[in-house]
Amino acid sequence: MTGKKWTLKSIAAHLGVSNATVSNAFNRPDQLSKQKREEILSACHELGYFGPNKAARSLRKGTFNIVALVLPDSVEYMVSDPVASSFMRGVANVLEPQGINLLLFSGNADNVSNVVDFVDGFICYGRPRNTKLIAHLAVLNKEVVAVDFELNGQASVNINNHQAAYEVANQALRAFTDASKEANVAILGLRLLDTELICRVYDHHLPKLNTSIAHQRLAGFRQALQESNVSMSDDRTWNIPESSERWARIAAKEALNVQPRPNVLLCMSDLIALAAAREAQEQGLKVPQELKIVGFDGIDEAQLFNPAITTIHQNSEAKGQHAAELFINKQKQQVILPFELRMGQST
Amino acid sequence: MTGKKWTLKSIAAHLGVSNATVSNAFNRPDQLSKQKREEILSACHELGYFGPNKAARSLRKGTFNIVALVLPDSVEYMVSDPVASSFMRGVANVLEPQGINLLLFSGNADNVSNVVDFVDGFICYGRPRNTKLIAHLAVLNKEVVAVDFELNGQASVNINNHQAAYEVANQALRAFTDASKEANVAILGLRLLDTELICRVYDHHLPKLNTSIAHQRLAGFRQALQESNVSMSDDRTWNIPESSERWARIAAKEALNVQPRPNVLLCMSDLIALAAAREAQEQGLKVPQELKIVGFDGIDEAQLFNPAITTIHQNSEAKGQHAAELFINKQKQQVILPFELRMGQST
DNA sequence: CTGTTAGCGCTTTCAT
DNA sequence: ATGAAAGCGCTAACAG
Repeated sequence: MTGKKWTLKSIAAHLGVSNATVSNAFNRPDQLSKQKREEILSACHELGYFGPNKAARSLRKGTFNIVALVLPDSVEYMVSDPVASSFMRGVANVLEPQGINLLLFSGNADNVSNVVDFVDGFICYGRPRNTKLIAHLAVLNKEVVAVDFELNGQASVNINNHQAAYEVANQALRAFTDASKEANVAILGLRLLDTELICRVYDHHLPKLNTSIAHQRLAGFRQALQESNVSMSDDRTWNIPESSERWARIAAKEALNVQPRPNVLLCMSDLIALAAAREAQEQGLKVPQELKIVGFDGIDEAQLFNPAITTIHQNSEAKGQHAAELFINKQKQQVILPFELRMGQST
Repeated sequence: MTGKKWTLKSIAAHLGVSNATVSNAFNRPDQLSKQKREEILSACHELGYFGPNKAARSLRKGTFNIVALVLPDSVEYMVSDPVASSFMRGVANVLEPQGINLLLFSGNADNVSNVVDFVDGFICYGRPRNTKLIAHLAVLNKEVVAVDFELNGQASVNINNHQAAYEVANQALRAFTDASKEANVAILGLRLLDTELICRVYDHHLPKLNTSIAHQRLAGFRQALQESNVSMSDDRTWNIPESSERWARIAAKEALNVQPRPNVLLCMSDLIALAAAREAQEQGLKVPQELKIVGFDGIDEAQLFNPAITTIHQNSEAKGQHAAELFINKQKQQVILPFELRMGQST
């Protein structure tokens, strides 16, 4: 019994007032007497008219109360990753009370044409995989907040990945500073290359100039190695295309089977570090005695693991909140958030 | 250099053709010569016109290529829960290739007015917490797919929660069938009451008629108890308002401190079971020797835990896929999906 | 305080 | 194959 489908016009006619009056009753209380307003509102409620059609209003006003959350990858990937989920939580926490809704959008798309006309703007969580999409975002006349990367002068939220990687790597190398033991390092990298493959990352594979967080972290790791006088040949770095248990396991298996066997594993995410630790334990290796492992992100599961993973904790939820606030306030700032070195028993 | 903002009309004028022709070039290739079409399309590309404004088109056509995913609770909760995330993944997997985007919507809202005019319909994952919202959904002229509950004749996807709970409870009670030992059972329930509180669920608290999955599971547990001749007083069932480690811990602590101390813990989610197992182990209790624990859902983390949690595995991703397919095909079916009893070492 | 009216940008008959 | 025009439902400027 949903009955008649009301429009502002038909309601106005039915009530014997002009449509502007009905519109005002809903949108501009100061434009009509309190009494008349209540009268109209309750009549509408009675009749089952829930207010002006939002699509039409948006077409007219150009605002939508919807923001697109652009994910680095497919939607599928996003919700599998606890770090990404925390970020989303932070965003939602700020946006929901404002009556702003979140539209999920895949970073694999070529452009945002499908949604651009429905949203007030974009929050991009991580550099979208599809470079065409990045170009498209850059030329839009819509607001954009970039997270974990920079987009030509738009608002952004980042941490200092280089410094963070440097610090956590130093923790892993602590035991080797007196040169009584030799550090054999391997790096399990996340999205160092633009490929779906698990493979080693030789120096000549690396693009000349790349400011992605993976490369910043790699640079941080390398600085730490250098300062500790630890050398590492360029066949001991792996690319993992996605932060998942399965893929990380495979890469960890490869890494733990090279000679000389690594006794230090620098991982670019906690999920990877966890997978590596599990693999090591299954192979009978003692962590941290025979193998030191560090992660990156600071997810709960890695803290509950035995041994707890030494890692860089970043507050993803706060990141999401910041991004949402920049969006709401239309601030074109570049924000750098703090991180925290979190000691575990894995080093 | 985003420059002029084109509209279909201005583009048409610029190109010296009518606006219908431009519209047809984008939407109805059969309405004009191939040559003219290509001409127009490439000219538009050149000029930076990405096609007809989607909001205006939607206003005109009444379709949006957006579906709202209604979450049981806040968006925040959704993305914290691995089961919910899997579901979302399934949905996204089906919708993304169709060019349909997902709008996240909180089940705490009073109504869907804010988004109803932007979407083709709703997929509701779990009965929304706000009952007003349910009522509103029921009277809309939009497509709705209900998951894990029923909504007056709309399409739905469910599993047989009663039967599943019955089977997993039987596993927990196996060891007690010969009556040599007495089973002291406690139940850690998820959302048995409509409250934010962790509290015991006395019989007189329970609504007369409630078909929510929590109540179906409770009924299943009780049937198993009854058939095994295990009695349980009504002060040994807890309500946990949300499937999270923190809250489950608190409830588990309460439950493990009652007399006689439980040796069987029936939990309504794996997250709860995990928290309970951790609590038990910290208290020095041996699982399963001194305490048997079962969960519900089948998340990875519970399988990796030591001991692996005996649970009901349900394929959340498949659930999401089914829901999305029902939506796309506009089928008003009630689908019941299978589940699988998964034996761990926690019983 | 209320009513009239011109669009927002598009799709779709209906003529031509 | 193309063009003119109506209208999707609404808001805001303006006149009364």
